[in-house]
Amino acid sequence: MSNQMDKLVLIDGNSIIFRAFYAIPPLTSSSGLHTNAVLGFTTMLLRVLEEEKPTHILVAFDAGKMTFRHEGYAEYKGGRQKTPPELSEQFPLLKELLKAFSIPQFELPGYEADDIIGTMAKLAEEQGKSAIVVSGDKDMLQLATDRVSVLITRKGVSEVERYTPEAIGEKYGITPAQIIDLKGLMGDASDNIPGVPGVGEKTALKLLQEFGTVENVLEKIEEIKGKLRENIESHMDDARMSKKLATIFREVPLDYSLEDVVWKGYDSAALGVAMRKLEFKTLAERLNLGAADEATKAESAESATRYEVVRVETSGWAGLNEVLAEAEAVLVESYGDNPHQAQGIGIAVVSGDKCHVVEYKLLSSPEASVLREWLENGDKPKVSYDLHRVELVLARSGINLKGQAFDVQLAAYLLDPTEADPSLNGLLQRYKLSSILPDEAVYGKGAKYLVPEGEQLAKHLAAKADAVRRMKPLLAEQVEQLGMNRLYYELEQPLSSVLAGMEKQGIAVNGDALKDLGTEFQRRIEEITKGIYESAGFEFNIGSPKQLGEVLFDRLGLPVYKKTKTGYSTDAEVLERLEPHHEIVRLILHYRQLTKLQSTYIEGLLKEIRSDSGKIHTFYRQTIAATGRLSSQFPNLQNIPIRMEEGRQIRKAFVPSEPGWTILAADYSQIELRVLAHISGDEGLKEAFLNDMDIHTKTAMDVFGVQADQVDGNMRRQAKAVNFGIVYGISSYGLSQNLDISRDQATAFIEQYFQAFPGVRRYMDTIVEQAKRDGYVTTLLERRRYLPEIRHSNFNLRSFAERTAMNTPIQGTAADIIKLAMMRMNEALLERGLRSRMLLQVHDELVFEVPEEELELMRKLVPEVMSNALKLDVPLLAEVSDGNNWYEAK
DNA sequence: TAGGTCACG
DNA sequence: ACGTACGTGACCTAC
Repeated sequence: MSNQMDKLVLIDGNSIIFRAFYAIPPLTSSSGLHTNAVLGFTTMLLRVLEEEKPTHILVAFDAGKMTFRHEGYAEYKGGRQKTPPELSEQFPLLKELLKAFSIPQFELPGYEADDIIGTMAKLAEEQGKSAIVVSGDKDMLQLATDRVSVLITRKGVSEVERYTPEAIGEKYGITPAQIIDLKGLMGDASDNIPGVPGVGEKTALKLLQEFGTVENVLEKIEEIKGKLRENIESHMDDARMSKKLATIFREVPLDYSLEDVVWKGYDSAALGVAMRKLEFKTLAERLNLGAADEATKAESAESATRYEVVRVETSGWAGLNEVLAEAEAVLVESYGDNPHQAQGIGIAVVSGDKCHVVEYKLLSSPEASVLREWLENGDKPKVSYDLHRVELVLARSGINLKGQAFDVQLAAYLLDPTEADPSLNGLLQRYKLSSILPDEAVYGKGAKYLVPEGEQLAKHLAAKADAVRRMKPLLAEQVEQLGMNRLYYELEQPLSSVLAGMEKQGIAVNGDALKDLGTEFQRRIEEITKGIYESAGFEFNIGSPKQLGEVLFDRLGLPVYKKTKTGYSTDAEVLERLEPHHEIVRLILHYRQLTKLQSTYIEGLLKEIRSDSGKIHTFYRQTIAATGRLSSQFPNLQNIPIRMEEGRQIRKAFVPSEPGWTILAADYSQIELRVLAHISGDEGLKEAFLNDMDIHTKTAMDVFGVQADQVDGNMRRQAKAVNFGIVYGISSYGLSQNLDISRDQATAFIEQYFQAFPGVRRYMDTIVEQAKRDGYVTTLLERRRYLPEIRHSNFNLRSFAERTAMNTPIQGTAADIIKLAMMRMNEALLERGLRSRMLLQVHDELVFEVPEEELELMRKLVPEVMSNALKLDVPLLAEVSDGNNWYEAK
């Protein structure tokens, strides 16, 4: 019997599987079937089942290609890319799985999934029931009523946003019924619905808030002015038709009643079989599904191995030796963001059914020698989490970690470098493994941080070690499948130790020199502050953008060129334009510069100099940048000033750590453009580098069509900006902003450039196409970055992804190359028994300190190693320089 | 804690 | 038509 508490869940099958396909990284079963979209769909489904607890459910699919919508408009959904085969093959898998869930599936030739859902929702409503519509398509919002809510997936399919009529009103200022008017006006590129040209979401919403419906807009057209009116007038029929196309048809002749979609839960045994077939092992386990066949039963028993937590504190050291001999994973826990200062907490080693846990303070006890020796033994492989950090923490306890074999954090970074959550629990969730207690739940956070008593701590560390053990085979397999074995095992993994070595070494910084410079900066700041107060006629906090904005724009009445979310923009670009208007502006610009230098570079760096050694130890993060670059923290030594002379002085404080030694720096010349020449294969660009031409001058010659001797400084400057634009993923808008020229002018420059370098245009087109097809781009070393938004219907998101597709292979390959060079340099120094030390990496530059007797050798060796790091179709040139400090090594 | 700003490649 | 150049981290102010 039905009653008022009944709840229908109506799922838009095509929309969700499509979303899932592009949101979930590629995944194949052992037989080579792609399963990522089915997995994503299933995750979403389980979530909805759990949260909504439906009494009725169905999944609707589109049937065939033609629908009644094509009768009136043949181009409906035209221009769509063909469904990739990797997705097509997943439809049958999904349908089979839904059967196992006992969920009915509806489809009807001539109608789309949303029509079926609209019809069923109407039916439910008529019978006084409530319904939940689940889709990735905002068109569905037109179905929302007091009884029907719409869940739209976000972030792929992992989250949903709930829309009620109120929520739609709040967000868009319109009613659900007006969604079709919205579409009628703005159209929908992904369905090839035209709408009215020149009308986007914003304009459409404005029109609807004023006129209510498309019909009313058309009727009262004389109230609209200008270009907008012209556009609407000449596309009235398009608007009417678009609205019609966007309208969900709610009278689909279905031979079913609500009784046919009653859901009483799934049959565990059937679902278990289906899931194991798809190799969703952990999902099946999580749901506690039975009916495993013998082989998979053994396998799941294996991965669910129970382990006994053995605390050294209570059980003694016996047995540790055996566990170490066959250790499957080790976990070294520490507290604190900066690994050079982090406090050791404990170590857990897991093997078979035992996990031994040692509190960190016992690591120095005589009985722990077996553990210390194991950690230092390169023949004993360490599978762990964040080995880079572990190596630094252990080093401060006098332990020289060796045998770094596999790091789940580093591997996960290669599998998806854009994924934000690097925590162990985050990884477990990402790979659908059963999760553990979050660190925060165990330790608390901030001021409340407290390491719990022995037993509780031991359990947590053991759970983490076990988590690493469970995750390792999964990640190792995916690294291999994605063709990143060499990248991982020969580059990234060993590089983490090279980085740790540089960080432990540190760079000597002359604190007195910094202080002297700071005194001088302070003097200038005070003088300028006075000048600013005098000029304004009163005192205020110059460092507050809010107060500064009020002074400049409200009190002094300067023109407002740009606004931020919260008020006036006062950034350097704006200030530079305001300079001619008022003397105060120049002073403010200089004030900004000096206070930046003072707080970030004088005071900031002084705080980081270790009093015992006089050195600064940065920490390179290897798992942050989406392109494969390193980043530097505590402090950041990759953004020490150089462009302005005043700031460049800071570099004089970076000195050799031993008397008589020299700072030597070498940087790649135009590495990104050389990489572009290589991967695009453009003949002209290659030729330019083969002849070692000044690339910006060469670009100026081609773009402006002049001889070398006719290129003046301004032309070269503009050509340089064009080259930057090319590397960043060119857009005429960006270039016009940068050069302060018109968009037409910028467009002309770009067109000239592409005519001169047709291979580059070909590359840009191909890489975007490829990204659209595959969903990712790669570097020369097969580093991968997914770009799910490249197929997004939102212009901004899509354009951003397209520029990223152009830029990432370039920036990422450059990152690959310098990482290779660092490996080779490290080996070269060791092989030759040199005392010189590699200290810093700044994306295209390496900084060393060199004893006098090695200086001549290093001047040749470093650029040679860097040049030969990777063989390209153009030479890689590295330029070397040295001096008494980093300033002089330029 | 978020947003604005600015230092670098 | 839409409105940004690509990638980072640190500091300050205001919420």
